Amino acid sequence: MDPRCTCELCELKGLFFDNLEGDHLDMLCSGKVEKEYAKGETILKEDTMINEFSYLKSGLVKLFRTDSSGKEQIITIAKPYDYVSLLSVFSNDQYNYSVSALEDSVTCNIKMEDVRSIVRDNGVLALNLLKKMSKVADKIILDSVEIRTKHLRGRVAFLLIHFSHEIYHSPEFDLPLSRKEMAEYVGMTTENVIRTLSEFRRDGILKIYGKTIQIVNMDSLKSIADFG
Amino acid sequence: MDPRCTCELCELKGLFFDNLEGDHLDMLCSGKVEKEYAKGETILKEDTMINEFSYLKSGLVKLFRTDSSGKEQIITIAKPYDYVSLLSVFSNDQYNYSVSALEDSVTCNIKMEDVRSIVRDNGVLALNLLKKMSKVADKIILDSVEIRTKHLRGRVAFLLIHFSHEIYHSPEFDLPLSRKEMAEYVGMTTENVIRTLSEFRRDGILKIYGKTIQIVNMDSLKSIADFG
DNA sequence: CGCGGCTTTGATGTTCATCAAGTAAAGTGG
DNA sequence: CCACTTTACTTGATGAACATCAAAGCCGCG
Repeated sequence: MDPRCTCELCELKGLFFDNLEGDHLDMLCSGKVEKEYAKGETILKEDTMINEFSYLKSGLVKLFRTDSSGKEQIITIAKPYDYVSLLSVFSNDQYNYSVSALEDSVTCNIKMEDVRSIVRDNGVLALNLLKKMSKVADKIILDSVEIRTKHLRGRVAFLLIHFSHEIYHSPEFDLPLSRKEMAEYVGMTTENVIRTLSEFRRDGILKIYGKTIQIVNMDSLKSIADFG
Repeated sequence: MDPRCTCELCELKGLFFDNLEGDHLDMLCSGKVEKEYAKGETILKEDTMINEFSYLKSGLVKLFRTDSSGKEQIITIAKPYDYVSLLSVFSNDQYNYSVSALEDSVTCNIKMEDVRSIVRDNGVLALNLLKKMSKVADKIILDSVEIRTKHLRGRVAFLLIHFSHEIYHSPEFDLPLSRKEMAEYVGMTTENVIRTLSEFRRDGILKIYGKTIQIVNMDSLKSIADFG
């Protein structure tokens, strides 16, 4: 094996390319490109040609769409292992959404034709991809359905719990989103998101220091998320 | 080729199993099971074990979830070619949602292990599956995001246009959903869906005879759907 | 004929968006 | 580093969109 091939050592290799060997691994290694993005930078633009398969190595990103009137709607927030440019990638010529970095992030990019060629030859990898894709899509859909059924308070609670449990694994964390972005995620206005946060603070459920959130009463928050 | 193998003649063969030959085709043919469902029957139940890959041969179905309080939320409506039990199938042990027949329907079912085995051996088929899956998931997500951004009138208009254009290919059609189900789809109450339909009727946009809808002024309806 | 489910309309109150105004924070240029 | 500008955040007041409650008409079915 080529000692210069760093993919062999990549901690994310197991995500898709676990059982890759020989020519295919070489193809991947020599062809891949890593890109760095600073917080706030755009990674992918809606309606742009897809020619790479890319996934997140580190950082945090948001997927969003821009509607006819220019307003943004956040579809999902993704962390490494979690997100991949997966959706659309195999079915479309162009991205259906934009992606930008919420924190400094690094992506690994592989030419679509290389991925296709590898999938054609390696059925186990194909199954891995199907599995990953299925999981990502399912999560987005279920989250979306759940948000749709909740009221404002429930939506904000859901979002906070999501950050606490699935991203920062702590009851205290720095929000990676502005209030406006939170609103774009839950589909409400900025003002009402703020009002809800203030309410939670008054009720002793949260402590808020700017972007730093501390969940004081997780049980209350959970019961609000589950509808109360 | 085994002359008793009817899969060879199946009009939906091209969906996934286009380039299948020999043993795999035999495996598919001998292993597959077709099932018929009458309008209203349940096809799949949420939280039930997945052990078959199934797709719709004819009819019309709805995918939905039941929330903690027992209310149903429709995720999407699917017609042949369109829907497959695709989501979840490769990533989960259990279904995340239920499926039931809106019209008399026929599904074709294949053991998951057979599908997996075929995918492992046939990379082109794997790519087809990835493509199909990507497309289905993307459509559901984008529709969901779009519905989320609209108001009541826009949502109902969107739904009617969806039926007219993508399912019945005609400005006149019989609604396969009850008013209650329409409400479950757009995430509003039954009463308000009815009110909106009545409004559209008063405004000369629709003619309504029970479940039969005739779109009289498609341009108005479209501009309402696109936000007006 | 009468019961139960689906549909429709109206009246009322709640939730939420919009508008307005003000404060804090974060860049920007001298 | 400070004045200046801009952007993010916050709170309140008002009206619009929507859910809920109530009641009546319709239709299929036993």
